[in-house]
Amino acid sequence: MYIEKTSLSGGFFVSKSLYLSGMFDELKYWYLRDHKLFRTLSMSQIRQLCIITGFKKAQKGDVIYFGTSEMPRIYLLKKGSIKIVSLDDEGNEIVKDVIQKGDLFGHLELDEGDEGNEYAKALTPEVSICSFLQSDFEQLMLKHPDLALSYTKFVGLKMKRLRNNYNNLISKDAKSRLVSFFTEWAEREGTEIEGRIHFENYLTQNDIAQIICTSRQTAVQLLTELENKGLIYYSRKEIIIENLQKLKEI
Amino acid sequence: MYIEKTSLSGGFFVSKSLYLSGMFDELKYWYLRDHKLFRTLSMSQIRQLCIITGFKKAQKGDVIYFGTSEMPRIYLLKKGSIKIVSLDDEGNEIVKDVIQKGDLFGHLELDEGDEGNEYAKALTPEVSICSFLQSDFEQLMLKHPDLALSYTKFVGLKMKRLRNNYNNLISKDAKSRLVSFFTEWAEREGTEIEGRIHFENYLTQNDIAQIICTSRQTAVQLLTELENKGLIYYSRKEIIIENLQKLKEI
DNA sequence: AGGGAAATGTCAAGAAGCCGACATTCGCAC
DNA sequence: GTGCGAATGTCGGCTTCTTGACATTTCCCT
Repeated sequence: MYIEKTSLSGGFFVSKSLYLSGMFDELKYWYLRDHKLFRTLSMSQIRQLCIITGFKKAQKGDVIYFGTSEMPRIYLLKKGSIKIVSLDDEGNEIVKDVIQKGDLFGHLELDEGDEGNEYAKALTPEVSICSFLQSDFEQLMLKHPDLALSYTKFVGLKMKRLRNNYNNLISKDAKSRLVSFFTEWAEREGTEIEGRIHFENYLTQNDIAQIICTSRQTAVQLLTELENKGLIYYSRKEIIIENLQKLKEI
Repeated sequence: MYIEKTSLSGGFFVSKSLYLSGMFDELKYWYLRDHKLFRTLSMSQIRQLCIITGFKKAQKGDVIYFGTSEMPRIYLLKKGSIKIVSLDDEGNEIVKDVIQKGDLFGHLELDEGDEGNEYAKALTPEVSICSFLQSDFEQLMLKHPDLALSYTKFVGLKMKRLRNNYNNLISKDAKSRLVSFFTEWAEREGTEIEGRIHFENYLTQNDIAQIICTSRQTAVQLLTELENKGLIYYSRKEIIIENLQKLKEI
């Protein structure tokens, strides 16, 4: 369905159908209703968030700032994948996180801390993001305790993942980390074709290296090793896991 | 103030003064009111938690199980310090976390996941812990959205610390990690005497090594190095930071 | 007091991974 | 197409840290 867009103040775009065809299209447009966090909310509650919501589209490589001096926001990635990066002393990009479609990011901790020089970068050709103010979200949580509880569990889940990464970093070597990263990636986005698992590769080797916390050279070495053993196929466009079982056994 | 204790069903102890001198002593006893998370609660709300609250005392080296098949609980460390450990394949203790007085621990993520073979161990001569059921806490949050909000921010803060550790592990070497661990420890528990910062050492070198994610041997080497440079004094009982400024400059 | 376990120190060999350097390939803009 | 910059491969030396082995000290229990 094509939705004509109208420019509003603030540089964001909202659906024209918002004014024409009522709430249903509005919800479809903002995608909040789709997220399980917001299922318990009434339409009017969602609209309360939506009113002050921003919407953005971006293309591959585009930079989406969000750690700036503006009001802290929470973002929902509706389509595509992005990476959160910050700059080190030499000005190199440090990959902090990779966000998938449907995931929240931004000021999830609801604190005042400025993640100063952090910004997001689009990884896929088309990316759409919608966002709302942290303060508005807090107000809504105060009115909706079950939302607050769901959100707390959601943040808890995030923390669990982080802790898992931390434990991997401590106890496993680079090869194991690469393997678990690939298997998780495959489970998340892969499609099985004749026993093989295919998924699009929107990351550079540098990104992959940083995610598994090693140098690019080591990552390449491991990639070619896995490829030589016939466990994976790797290219810029696509990754294929030839034998998931054997890969996990390493 | 000495409080006589009475054994109740469940093996826990509650203050006899609970029945005698009213709520004020009750609150003092359970220490929940002291925690900033619970400041916004009414006394009856706190009592609702307290009713199903457990209380435990332990001595140095004592093991406090909490990852077992029981109902998931949230714990508040009222006095002393403890470490959260799990066992690896060879049965060695892996230090997961060190909990300070006033801190919460346990099933903070409010999920169902069992941290299977995890347990807590007392680090200081006297440790007191009180706890409540996760489910009761959730019920209370549903009635008190502002509590839920505070708790979310609290979990967020925990996550931020973990992320900080993660970043240190990625970008810094063992020496820097040891130094920042010591400076943080000093800020948290140290007392300044004539320009030096003293604090009690309730950790073994093995514990310290695991916290900064290195081997014991490396940790010892770094400790003696720092000591030879006159930056710190290290013993089993006490640690003294001779020159905080120079230590940070490393 | 004394015996044993745990904790602390020390050393050296070896592994894992980092880093710089370089060649090659790919993709995009002109 | 052509050129340029980014991304991809590859190599080898070098640093950091791990690992095992051992001696010594301290603490705690009886």
